[in-house]
Amino acid sequence: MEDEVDRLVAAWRRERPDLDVEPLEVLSRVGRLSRHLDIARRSAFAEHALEPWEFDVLTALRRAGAPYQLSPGQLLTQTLVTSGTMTNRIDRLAGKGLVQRLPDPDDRRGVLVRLTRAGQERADAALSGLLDHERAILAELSPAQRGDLAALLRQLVAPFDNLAD
Amino acid sequence: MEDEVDRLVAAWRRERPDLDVEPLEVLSRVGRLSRHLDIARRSAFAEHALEPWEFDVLTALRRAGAPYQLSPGQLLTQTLVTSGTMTNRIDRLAGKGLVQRLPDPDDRRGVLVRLTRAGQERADAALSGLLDHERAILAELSPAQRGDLAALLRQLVAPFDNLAD
DNA sequence: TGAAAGTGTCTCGACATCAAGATACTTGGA
DNA sequence: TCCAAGTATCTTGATGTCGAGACACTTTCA
Repeated sequence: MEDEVDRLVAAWRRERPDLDVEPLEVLSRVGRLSRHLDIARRSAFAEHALEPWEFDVLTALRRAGAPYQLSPGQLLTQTLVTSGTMTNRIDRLAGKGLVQRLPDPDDRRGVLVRLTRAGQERADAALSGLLDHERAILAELSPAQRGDLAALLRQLVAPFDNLAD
Repeated sequence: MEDEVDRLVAAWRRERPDLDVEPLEVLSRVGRLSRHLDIARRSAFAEHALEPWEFDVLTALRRAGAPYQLSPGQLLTQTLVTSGTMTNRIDRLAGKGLVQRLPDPDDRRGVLVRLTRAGQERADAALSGLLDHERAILAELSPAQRGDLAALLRQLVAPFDNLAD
């Protein structure tokens, strides 16, 4: 089946036949799919009264394992946002009682962000919902295709992730 | 090579062994790769003094072919933003002399947005630069792998793109 | 030990986005 | 012809993000 990127690439070949636009076949699709997924995630989380950014922070803490705490700096590298943004997020999550800020006993500049019981429950519920939703989207592909796709994407992402971030 | 998503999936399997987190292998990678690409695009466009959103609008017009004009509504469907956002973007691009607004001769509610000569030159230059940059990123994959990846992504995106947007 | 460089977090102002609603025009049918 | 519904764009107010810089503390090394 055709998609918007097929139309986009065809248009470029017509308008700029001098250029090699093959990279768009992959990277424009990544961008557009991500945009669609953001929109879909937003509605999936609405059932749990969570914004996508709240989910991102809560689940990063949940994944860390007991006692479910990380520094703001560790949260930055996982969520790819800036420090000002993270401060703001932590403030709001703390205001809703989903996380709490604790002083870092080993470094007096530092802070630890810890998931509360309520935060953990919300994160767990929202994750199940998200996975159900995503499974439906991926039903377009066979299990083997999903494996191939994951492996190809890993090859592209790995250089970014393993750079000195 | 390992990436952040491998670590993320391993963490979930440890913390929530009851869940099937396989969907994350694909969709989390799409999200993270898109985020990295946004950051890389931003620096690629800086050479041409363009923001990513400016590039998106200008190239949509450029792709339309002579006389390089589209309605705001057509621009909406291509860029996946809301109408308020598009009004704002057109205002700013018009202020910089890269596009101009013309009344639609066939529908007095409507407006046509037309690329200026300066806008066309900026769009063309930025596109070449972007493609060079993206080719470097995709050099991780063989030509055959790039083709496979494009095809798999198309299968996932097509249902979204062909839905009644 | 002391100073310089490094690190971790937060503050602040600018700005792009969204959602909802307002406005103006067009279309289809009674 | 006229009205109701539909469509295209813009306006407004709230909000989240970024970037740069401030501040406090830690580390390194002479």
